[in-house]
Amino acid sequence: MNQNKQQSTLEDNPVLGPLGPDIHDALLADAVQLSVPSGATLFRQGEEARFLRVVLSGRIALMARSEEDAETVVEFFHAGDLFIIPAVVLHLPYLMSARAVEDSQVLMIQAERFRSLMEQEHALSLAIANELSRHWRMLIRQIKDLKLRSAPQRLAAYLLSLAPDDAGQPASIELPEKRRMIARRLGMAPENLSRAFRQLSEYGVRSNGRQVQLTDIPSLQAFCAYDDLV
Amino acid sequence: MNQNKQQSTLEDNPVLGPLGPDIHDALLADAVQLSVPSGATLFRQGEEARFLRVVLSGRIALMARSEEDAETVVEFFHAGDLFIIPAVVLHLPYLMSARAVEDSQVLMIQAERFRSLMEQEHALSLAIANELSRHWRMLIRQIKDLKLRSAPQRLAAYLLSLAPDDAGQPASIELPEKRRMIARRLGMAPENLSRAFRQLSEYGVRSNGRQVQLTDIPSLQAFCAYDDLV
DNA sequence: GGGCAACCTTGACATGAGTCAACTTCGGAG
DNA sequence: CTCCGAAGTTGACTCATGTCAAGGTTGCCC
Repeated sequence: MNQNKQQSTLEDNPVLGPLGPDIHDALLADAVQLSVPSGATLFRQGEEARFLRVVLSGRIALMARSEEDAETVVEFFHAGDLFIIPAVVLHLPYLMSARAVEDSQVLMIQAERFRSLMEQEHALSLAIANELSRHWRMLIRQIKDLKLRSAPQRLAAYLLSLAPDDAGQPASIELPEKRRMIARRLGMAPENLSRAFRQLSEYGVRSNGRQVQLTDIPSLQAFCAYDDLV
Repeated sequence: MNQNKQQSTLEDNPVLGPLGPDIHDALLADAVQLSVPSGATLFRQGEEARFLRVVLSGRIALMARSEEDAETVVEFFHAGDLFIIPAVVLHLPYLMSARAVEDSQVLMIQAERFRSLMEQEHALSLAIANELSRHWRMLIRQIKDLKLRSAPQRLAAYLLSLAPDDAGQPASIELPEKRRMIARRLGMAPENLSRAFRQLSEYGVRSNGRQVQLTDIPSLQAFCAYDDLV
């Protein structure tokens, strides 16, 4: 845990970057940059939100637990993402825990400072409203996924979301997470993810470790009802 | 559909009310107030977002459809709520359709005007960031619900959310929607909602039409894992 | 007040998905 | 290179939930 005030930390952030060096300096005044090893927990469900987090590198999973037994991944966040904004904005406890799924660098901005800066800086509150709007739509898609699609359809939609937008061209992609984590994000047991992959071989999905080939995008899209409009 | 510029429309709105009459006037300049009969559709998934909507009275359901067959309720919105803010803010098509579930009054604010007003008025962008934060947490709760709880547990949690916060006192509540709609909101078939109600009779739930008595709140809380921290 | 049409409920059944246990594969450490 | 543990796969089974069909209830409109 070491102080780090270099502007470059936020300059290329897609949300905060465009706000300019003055706001960066203010945000970083007493911010802390933290190295988080894979598997480490950043905070737990129920704790008070004392920091806004920005992923500088690596990947963070937001996990929800149901009293000891079951655990699920609500969403992954990657380099450039701000996460748990709502708990910070509303001054409320976290609804989820956060865990690094690979070695990560996380910037922690004091919640109190962030809130007062939002009060002062119009541009910052606009950027946050935009970011929250994007998050909102991510969550809506997940809810639609869970309520309207079967497990294999959810996997198909997930694979399509990883593929480039090449209008139906065959694609070769690499799974960004361990299969167990992907299963939890998609709301199924790891065993069922296996079976879903096997079922999708019928639609041109070939997988070998983390490498996955999608040889027939149109049939995959048809299978999972891909009207989902990004 | 008739022009309506009286300030009183927004004065008592929990989100926009505190912003003051100047902003109200600006928002209402070319806004339209619409009477929507129960069952009518306000807009459909995929359409461009041309208006921000405010529920003045009644209730609106956001519905998602999966090619003709299945349909689900993502969320209900009530008097005072702003909805589909993200589509307006990001200038993107709706991810869902909206339908009135009872006779409603809806205020429609031009999307373009709303966006430019957010650029001008710091207080408005702050209010929107706050509202989006609340929505975000609503959606997170729903995702946790769907991924971690069984159908009867989801019903139990829903009933508890309708009860006053009287620390375990027996409560008498009224279901705000038709059972079919509640079932879709909770992610189950109407038939399963019936069975879930019967199962909850073991935990002190007595229902008669829309009237529901919760006679044993603590056991209900235990049943549905009520660590959910509001 | 009668009748019709939603809506809700109930039972029987089909099926998707979770669980458990065994086996296989992969990757890292020595 | 080999070993070991974690991760992934597979099959058998169970259970929850959806589906279909029938019957019952409610409430509204004439």
